[in-house]
Amino acid sequence: MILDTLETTKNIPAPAISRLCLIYDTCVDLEAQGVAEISSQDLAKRLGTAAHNVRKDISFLGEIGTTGAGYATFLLKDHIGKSLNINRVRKACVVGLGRLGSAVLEYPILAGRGIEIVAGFDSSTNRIETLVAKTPLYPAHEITDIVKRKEIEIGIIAVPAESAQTTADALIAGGILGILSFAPGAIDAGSSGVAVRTINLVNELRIVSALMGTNAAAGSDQQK
Amino acid sequence: MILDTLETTKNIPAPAISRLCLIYDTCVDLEAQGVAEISSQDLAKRLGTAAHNVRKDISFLGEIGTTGAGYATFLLKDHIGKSLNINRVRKACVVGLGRLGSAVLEYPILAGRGIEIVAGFDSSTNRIETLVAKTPLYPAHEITDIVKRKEIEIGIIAVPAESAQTTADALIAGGILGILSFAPGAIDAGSSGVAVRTINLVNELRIVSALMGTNAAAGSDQQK
DNA sequence: TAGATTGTTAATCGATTAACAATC
DNA sequence: TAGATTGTTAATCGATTAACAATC
Repeated sequence: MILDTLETTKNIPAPAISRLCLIYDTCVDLEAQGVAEISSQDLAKRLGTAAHNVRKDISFLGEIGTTGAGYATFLLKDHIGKSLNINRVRKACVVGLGRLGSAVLEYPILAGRGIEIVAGFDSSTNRIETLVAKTPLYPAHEITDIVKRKEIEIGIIAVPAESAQTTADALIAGGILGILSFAPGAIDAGSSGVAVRTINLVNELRIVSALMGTNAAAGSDQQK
Repeated sequence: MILDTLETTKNIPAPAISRLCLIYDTCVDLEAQGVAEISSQDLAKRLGTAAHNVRKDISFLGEIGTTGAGYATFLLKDHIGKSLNINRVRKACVVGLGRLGSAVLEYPILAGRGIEIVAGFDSSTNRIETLVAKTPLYPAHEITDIVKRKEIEIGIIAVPAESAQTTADALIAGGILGILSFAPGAIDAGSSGVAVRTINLVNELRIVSALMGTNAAAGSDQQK
C-alpha cells in the first residue's frame, strides 16, 4: 500500500533517505543501459550494503517490487522519485566562486541529475568580470533578490567560513528551500525550515586519518 | 583513566569519531585565537549538537576535562589528536585533475590542517603538461610507484565513476592507508584494510532535495 | 559557599540484521 | 514444481538523551 506522499518523508530514517537517493541514481544509470530489472542483492552490491537493508529501505515507501521477482528498474526509480520528490529538476545557485565554487558551478554531471545551476555569486566584482562561465554571475549583494526573482530552490555555499552564515541568511531571505554548504561550521537556519546539509572536506580527510588508526587499519569502514 | 591508544579507536562509534574530529578542528581555531578554555555547551553550539553529546564523545577517549571547570583548549586538542592519531601531517595525493580534482589539489586550507598534498595524477599527459601547479604531477600509470616511493598515506580520488575502482586498486597496490573518493559508487578495498570514505556530491544535493520535501520542509534537519 | 560544569550510568530512542512466510 | 526473491515482523545492536553525583 502506498502511503500518503506528503507524510512519508518524515518517518523515514535519514540514512535510509540517503541510500534511497543512491538507489534512485543507480536506477537512472540502469535505465540508460537498458537494464529493466534488478534484485535487492544486486543493488546492495552496488551501494556497498546488505540486501536486507535495500529491501527495508525500499519498503519504507510502500510496496513496489513483485514478491518473488526483482524490482522493475523504471518503476523503482519512478516510485522513489515521486515519494521523495526528487523526480524533477531543481534550480540551484552557487555562492563563492573560488576554485571549489567554480568547479561546482560547471560540474558537468549535475545537469542530467536533477540540478540546474542558474546563477553564481561572488563578493568580488573583479572575479565576476574575469570568470568565463556559461552561467550568469552576480555580485553577492544581489543574492536575496535574484533567488527570489529566479525562484531558486537550492543554494550551494562555497565561501570562506567567516561569511557562511551571512550567505545562508541572504539565501533564506530570498526564500531558498535547501542549502548545501562546503563551509566548516554549523549553519543556523533558524526557524525557516530550510533543509541544510554540510560537506566538510577537511573533516572528511581527518576522519579518514582517524579510521586509518595508528597504522594497520582493522578492516575497511566505508560509511553508508 | 586513559585507555590504550591502540585500542580506543575501535570502540568509538563512527558518528562520534566524526564529531571528535570537528572538535579537534575547533580547538585548533580557538588556540589560534588565544582562547584557553571552552565548555561542552560552547562546543555544542559550534558543532550544532547538544552538550550531552559533546561530553559523551569526549569521554570515549577517557577523562580529560576538569570536573566543574571547562576543557583546556590545548589539552583537549592534544588528547583528541593523540587518541585518534590525527595530530600529525599526512602525505596525500590527488588522482584526477579535472575541475574538482585540481581545486582540491590546491585547496589552500589543507596545509595547516594535517594534510600535505605531495602529488597529483591524471591519465591525460596533455593535461599534466598544461596544468600550472605547485605540486608535482605524474601520469596515472605511475600511481603505485610514486605512492610507494613518496610514502603517501592518503589518496583522494576525483576521477570519473568508470575509473574509480581501477584507481583505488593502484593506490592500494602502492600501500596507501586511506582513501577519500569523490566518485559515485562503492569502492571495494578488498581485504586490504584500507579506510575508505566517499563524498557523493550529486547524492548530497539529492538528499537536500528530499529533505526539502514537497515544499514546506518541517524544520531544519542538519546532519551531524 | 553557590553556581557552573564535567563524567558516567541508566533509559530511551532508532536503525540494522536476521529470519521466514508469501509469492513469482 | 523448484528455486529465487520480496515484504515484514521480531530481535539485536548501537547511539543519543536525560539525569545526577562528583567536583571545581
